[in-house]
Amino acid sequence: MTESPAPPKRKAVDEAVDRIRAGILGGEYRVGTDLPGERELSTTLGVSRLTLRAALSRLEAEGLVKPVHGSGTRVLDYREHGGVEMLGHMATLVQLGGEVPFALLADLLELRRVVAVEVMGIAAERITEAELDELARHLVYQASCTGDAQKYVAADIETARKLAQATHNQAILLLSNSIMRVLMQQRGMEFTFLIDIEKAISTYKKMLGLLRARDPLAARKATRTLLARLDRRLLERIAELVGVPPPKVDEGRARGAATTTTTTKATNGVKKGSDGEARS
Amino acid sequence: MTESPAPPKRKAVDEAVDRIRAGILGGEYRVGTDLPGERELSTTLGVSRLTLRAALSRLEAEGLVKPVHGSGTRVLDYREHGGVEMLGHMATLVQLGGEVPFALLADLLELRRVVAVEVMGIAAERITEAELDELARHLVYQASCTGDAQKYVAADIETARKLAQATHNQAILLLSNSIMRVLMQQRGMEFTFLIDIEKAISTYKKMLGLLRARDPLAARKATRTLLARLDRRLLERIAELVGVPPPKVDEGRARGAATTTTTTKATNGVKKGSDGEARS
DNA sequence: CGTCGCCAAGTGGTTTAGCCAGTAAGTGGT
DNA sequence: ACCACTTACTGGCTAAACCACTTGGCGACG
Repeated sequence: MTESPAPPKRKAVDEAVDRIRAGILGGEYRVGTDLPGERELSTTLGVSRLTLRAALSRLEAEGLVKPVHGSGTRVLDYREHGGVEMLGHMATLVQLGGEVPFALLADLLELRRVVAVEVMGIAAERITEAELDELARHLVYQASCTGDAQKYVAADIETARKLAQATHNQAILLLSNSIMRVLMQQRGMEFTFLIDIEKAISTYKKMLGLLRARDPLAARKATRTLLARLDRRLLERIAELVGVPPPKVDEGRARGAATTTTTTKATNGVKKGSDGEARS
Repeated sequence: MTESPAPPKRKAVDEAVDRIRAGILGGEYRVGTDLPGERELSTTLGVSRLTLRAALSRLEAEGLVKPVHGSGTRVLDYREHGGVEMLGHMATLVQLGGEVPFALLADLLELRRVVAVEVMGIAAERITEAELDELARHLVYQASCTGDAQKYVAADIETARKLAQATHNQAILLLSNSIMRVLMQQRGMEFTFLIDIEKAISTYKKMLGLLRARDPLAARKATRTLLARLDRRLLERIAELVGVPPPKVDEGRARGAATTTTTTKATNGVKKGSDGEARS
């Protein structure tokens, strides 16, 4: 009962998009080949050709697929054409396979850290007094939300948002949106934020102080070490909760291309059918 | 003749997407309100309701719009829900208005710089010998392409790609994709890369040396200053070419929200109809 | 008089059937 | 052997229609 918040009513087109994307990311539809014809694929997925087309339209926008008029719909290499948002889908797929997307999560956290470090550095130069005050005020509010997970997470997002905004750089703000969206998409990310609340909030307060000091270099350096510690603890903690061994992330990263979606059992493509076919 | 490579045949759904998105980004459809009904909007845009729906489906995926079943299609705030890819569309809109999207371009370059700095830092720790060799080989090739703009740009992208790959972090790789895509989307970005070829290539070579040294801190620091110089020169150069004054970017950035799409003449919303309506 | 329940109109969601426009490969000619 | 044409696919798009859901008003009931 408590575990079905939104699964009952999904739109058919979303379903179709997810299934096709899963087929591509999972290697069922190999890069460089053509998808089945629209008429065939639509019956396969059990939707009308038109909703199938709407789905394909979205996949095209995501850079996963490129329809060629009289010919067919080619499958593109998401590692070349995919954007950040693809990360969420990749991680979700791994999760659906029953695993915790450790490698991806680690990568994602590293990216967030990198961005956060620079956000702090830039914000330390450009943040206004008004924004500083507002941020301080909001931090107090966030600290008061530790009882309500829902509210705390929302407040935490808002904090990240305000920080990004303080850079006065729209590109960074939008990027921050993207990253947060991907992170939020992960199941179990709620407790992500609930693990080290005390530490997190005290970290935020230190950061605020760094911004006040308006010392970009110090802000960057401090943020880097602070967040690194936080993220490391987070990964360890998740590892504990799931009961699996690998808190060691820096080691497993092989040559890049192969490390993609899986480390699962079988059937999960990506690993095998990649480079050979793609280039030719 | 030489200036119409792909404009003749665009798909109707793409056209619809662009027009609606322009309407939203331009403030014609205000945040928080509902879009016109699908039946009405489809006739307005001169497409069938079905292609209109495909378009809406994409806009939904972009986070610009949220259809509510029996009710209507609400316009969301792209500053909250939009991702990185939105940057390209925003800049394109400004360009269509006849202006050069200076502020956005500056923001975008800063973002790229930030990412590049960290890419270098991380790559300096994790790049393999094989990747180093491959990178060196590719740089030689790129240097040989200075005659052919098309090929040079392609090679330059590939260089960025290889660097991102050297981080062995998929999130960063995909982010790099996103950024490159947005940059490429800009008209006139071809000559972006053609302006300081000598400088650019010598910069790359220095970077390669830094990677070889495997000194993350030095790599970061050097990359930061090198790229900052390069980007500054680029903006100045564009300013010259277009004949407008503002190479001074750090100054004009006001409180954030308002600086969005425009600085154009009139009719261009965003500036006015924002916060008041959005929250309430 | 207030409130509840029902019904009708409008919305997005989806389907069926069909036509148009490209591509590619087979098939005939030369 | 080569070239043009035909044909049988492909995706692109439209039309009309129905379903599912929300909303708001209207009327019956308490």
